[in-house]
Amino acid sequence: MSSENSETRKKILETTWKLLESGGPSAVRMSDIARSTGISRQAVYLHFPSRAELLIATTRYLDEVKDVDARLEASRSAASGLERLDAYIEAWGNYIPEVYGVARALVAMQETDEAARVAWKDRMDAVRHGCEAAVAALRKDGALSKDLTAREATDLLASLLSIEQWAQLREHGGWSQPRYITLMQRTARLSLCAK
Amino acid sequence: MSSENSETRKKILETTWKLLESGGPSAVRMSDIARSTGISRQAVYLHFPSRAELLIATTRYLDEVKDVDARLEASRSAASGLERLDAYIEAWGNYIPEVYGVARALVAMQETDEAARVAWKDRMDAVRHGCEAAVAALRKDGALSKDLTAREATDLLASLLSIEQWAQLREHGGWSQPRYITLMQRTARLSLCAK
DNA sequence: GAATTTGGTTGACATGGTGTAAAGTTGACA
DNA sequence: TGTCAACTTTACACCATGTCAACCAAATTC
Repeated sequence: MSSENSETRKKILETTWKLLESGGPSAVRMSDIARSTGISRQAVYLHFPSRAELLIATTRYLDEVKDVDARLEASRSAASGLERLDAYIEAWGNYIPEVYGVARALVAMQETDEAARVAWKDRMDAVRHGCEAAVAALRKDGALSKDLTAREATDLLASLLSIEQWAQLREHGGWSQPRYITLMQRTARLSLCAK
Repeated sequence: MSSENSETRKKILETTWKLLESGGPSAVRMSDIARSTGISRQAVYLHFPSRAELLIATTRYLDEVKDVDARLEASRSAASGLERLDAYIEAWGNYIPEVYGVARALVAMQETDEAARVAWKDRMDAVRHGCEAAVAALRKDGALSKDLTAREATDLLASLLSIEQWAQLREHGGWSQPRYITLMQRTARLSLCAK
């Protein structure tokens, strides 16, 4: 599968990302990626065993380039549970648009490809984990609503912050990104916190 | 495309529905549908021009058989806006599980098929319309939160009640159906209504 | 009773995407 | 000079959708 840090490999990942990002309605095919990268279709398979693996590698590449970890880290240092919740929503919410194109392609592959399913689940588990931590912080402050178990609060928050939700509100609803952040923070606060 | 009310046509729709409902991870192919119906693959094309059209027809068939309209109608007669909101969430929320299999297949086709995209959009617009009415009822009571425009409240409610959201909470979160309804009613109330 | 229509059947085939395989090219490096 | 790695070209297997054509049998109609 060639060296992990090949120049071409990186170019393929970049191209894949760009193509998915500028995602028209048509699917991005292996041949599209190859052509845009300026190599043969076969050469793509020299670096990635399948389309699913390429998509998965692209999400990982993005996480690395965009440094998700550092960005989500910020929320951990918040003083109160409530601030932490706000910070987390802001950090994650602002990360979504940067990976949406790739995420969408990965979701589309879920039905047909097991590896894609697992990769997507892993990703969502990571978000869920962040939500869990935010809920735990709320709870520690005694700010968590009595109507919900910690588990339920986590589930609710995670689904509120899901990429599908973001897409629907931004694309169909036409919400601006700042408005999305504001209203999500508001909704989360109202539905998770004790009055 | 043969007569609209053929016996075989109905059998195909029933089979498609059953197969999608019992949806394992594998996609339901035209040949699967044909075999399960007990006819040849070609015969399916005698009734439906394409897989997308078959899926679309299946959703329509379900709407008819399950009588969505009547079920959603119930919420219209509610006395207050709040009751109406609750009733709508209950009616729609309990309809979701009955159409989920088909909905999922239709969503999966969105990326590749224009007709599927339009069909899905129509469906979602119908839900949105119901949400709009519920929000209008709230507003008339003066119960709508001042933080949200009617438009925003509608968007928020529609995305809260989206099928993806339901799937995530039920499948990943493991929420029971009654719990889903209860917590969605609670979340909607808290995030849409004035205090 | 013969002809036609309806709703199927079988089999072959085009199309379009993924993924595999094999042989050839090119440039760097030892 | 030889070898290795990255890439190219060409060909092909596989699989799902959708099309086409010829044929068949039962019911309907003239």
